[in-house]
Amino acid sequence: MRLTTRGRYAVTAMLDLALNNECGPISLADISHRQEISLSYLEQLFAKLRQNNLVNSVRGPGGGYCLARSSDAISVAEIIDAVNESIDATSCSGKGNCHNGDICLTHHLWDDLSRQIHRFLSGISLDSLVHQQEVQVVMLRQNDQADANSGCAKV
Amino acid sequence: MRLTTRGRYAVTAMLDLALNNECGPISLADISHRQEISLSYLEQLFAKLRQNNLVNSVRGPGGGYCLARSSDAISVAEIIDAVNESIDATSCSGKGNCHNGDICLTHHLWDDLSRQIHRFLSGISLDSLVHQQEVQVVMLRQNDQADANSGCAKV
DNA sequence: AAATAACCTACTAAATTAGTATGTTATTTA
DNA sequence: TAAATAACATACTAATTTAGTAGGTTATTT
Repeated sequence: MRLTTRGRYAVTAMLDLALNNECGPISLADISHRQEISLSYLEQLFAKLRQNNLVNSVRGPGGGYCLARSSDAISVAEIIDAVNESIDATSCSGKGNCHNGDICLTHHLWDDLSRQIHRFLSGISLDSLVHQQEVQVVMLRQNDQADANSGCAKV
Repeated sequence: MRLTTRGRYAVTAMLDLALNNECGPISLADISHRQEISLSYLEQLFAKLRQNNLVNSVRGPGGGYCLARSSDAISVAEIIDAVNESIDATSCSGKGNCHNGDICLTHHLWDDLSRQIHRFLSGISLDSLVHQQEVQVVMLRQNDQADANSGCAKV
């Protein structure tokens, strides 16, 4: 089971995109600045997000990334799946060959857990995060701190 | 968030103990043999399980480990907590200082997820695993394969 | 033409996990 | 009482994964 900085960075960056969705393409440099994630690392993550049709890109000056769909049609589970291989908790990646080609004693437990986590994260859209009060508060603070504000009227 | 072989090994080993609970102390050598987990690695895990009062030990020949409580009073969550530091999914270990001393955009999301996972695993006792049909089937197969059967009448 | 920002690939560093090796100590059994 | 057993302890190595760096190329706008 993998749920590390990588998945968290991806969700954070996508949420940043969602929050600034009205402002046209958002450059990774902006996200890097606001969320304090290394630019090069973001580029690697966005390569995967793009391959999985979660974002569209615009090259050249003024370019950047936009959400490929509306924020209520993108779940947290999809984002994590895109950058992490999976959120599967079994040792056999669900194959069921964890003990000498058969399932191990605890295979079903981890399988159930994986499903549970996936269901939870699938039920949470970027849009629902955007409308959480805590997220709003954090975003306002971040915008205050970042002088390099694009001037786009925030929601 | 950590949920790796380590936690899985610990739960598997504890389940093995629960399944053989009637047979007196179970040696780590037996568990190592049945579950194909390195003996030395098991010793490290059981040191933690013992510190967390999940098992009692008996030294010397015929010794081994027993569950410290009845199997319906030991949850999977407790076992994982004992060997992994935690199953917390936040980057700040729940401290809430993930972004410049304040919470990050997605803090609450990971916090909720952690709680969700913990609730799920807390609700599953060793005893409930013992009585799952799949577990019974796997155990029977393992006992067939292992000639080094202690001769204890299995449940 | 210059600047910008996506796009691409290979590499390094850090952290963590998994596993090994080598003992010591307590307890039972012959 | 000696030998065998199995817990207990610690230090080390190997493997894997994550996180981050470096150094480019390509497309597009100004």
